[in-house]
Amino acid sequence: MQNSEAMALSAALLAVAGELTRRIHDGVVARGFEGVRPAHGFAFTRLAPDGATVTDLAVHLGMTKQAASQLVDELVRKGYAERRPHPEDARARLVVLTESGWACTRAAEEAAAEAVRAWGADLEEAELRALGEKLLRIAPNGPIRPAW
Amino acid sequence: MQNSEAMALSAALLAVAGELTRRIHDGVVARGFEGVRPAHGFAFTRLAPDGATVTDLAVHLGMTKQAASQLVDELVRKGYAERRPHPEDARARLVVLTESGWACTRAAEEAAAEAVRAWGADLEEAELRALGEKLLRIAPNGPIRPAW
DNA sequence: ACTACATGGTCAAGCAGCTTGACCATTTCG
DNA sequence: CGAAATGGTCAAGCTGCTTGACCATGTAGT
Repeated sequence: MQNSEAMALSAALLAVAGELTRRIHDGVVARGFEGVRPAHGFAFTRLAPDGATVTDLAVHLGMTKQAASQLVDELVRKGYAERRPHPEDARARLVVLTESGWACTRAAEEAAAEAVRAWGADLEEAELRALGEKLLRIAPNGPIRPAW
Repeated sequence: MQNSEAMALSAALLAVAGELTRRIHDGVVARGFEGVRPAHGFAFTRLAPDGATVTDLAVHLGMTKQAASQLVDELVRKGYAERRPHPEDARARLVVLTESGWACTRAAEEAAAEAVRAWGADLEEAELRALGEKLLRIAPNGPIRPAW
């Protein structure tokens, strides 16, 4: 594969990613959740199962723990999360989603589904699945870092 | 397609995009171009053919023209671009890449090719082409906006 | 058990990159 | 020709991140 082809592929991927982020964000806002930023969505995916510590979040988001702590402050202030004492470590605090946080997570899923479904105009259902399957194979396991 | 599937697809796409951005950036830095940010790369793709005005850039990057102007200041200061009088409009100024800017663009292409080639470990060449082709079909034409 | 270090978290200050608002120069249109 | 639109810059302010310092709790070495 030539450099120019690789660049075209990269540009397309980044453009699609940017558009997808925008659509999910718009969809979440349209469902009544104001004051949320795309970065919060990535925090939600880490908090969703059983909560996480601030340090966990920091690693997951690829930022300092101070920044992650500020982000949690913001989520708490807006009612999407709350800090609880950690059951096994008195130093740590477990950050968990509130009911409002779960509702926002579900809204994000709906918005994502809506955005993906919009691609159905250009791609068959089977192609879409193939796309997702390929992306999952090359997706990294490390921290989710801002794209640019 | 269920919401959870769409969310998984979205998450994978965004994770791959983030990783790709990081790899291109690292590759460019490794080739000796310091002080460049991913946002500059998107500016380069707009400046590359024949240059562009600050307002063009602003639309392309989805930011205000003041911000675009600051970004151009930075590129000029670092020797990647220069401002010239616009041949057809005395109000406007044409921003064009310097030789150093072109070299950086080529470095970015090499880095992108390297990053894409790394996916070859998980994907056949034909699958890779199919991936690129699908992405091109659903890629938007509008401004390139930061993903999160 | 006591000391020394590692780990989780917060407070505070600073900075980079963006925004809004105001303004000037030039072009376009009625 | 005058009025509005367009391209660009200057200036001030804000937000989200960083670095640096610090405290509380856990863990390991002797």
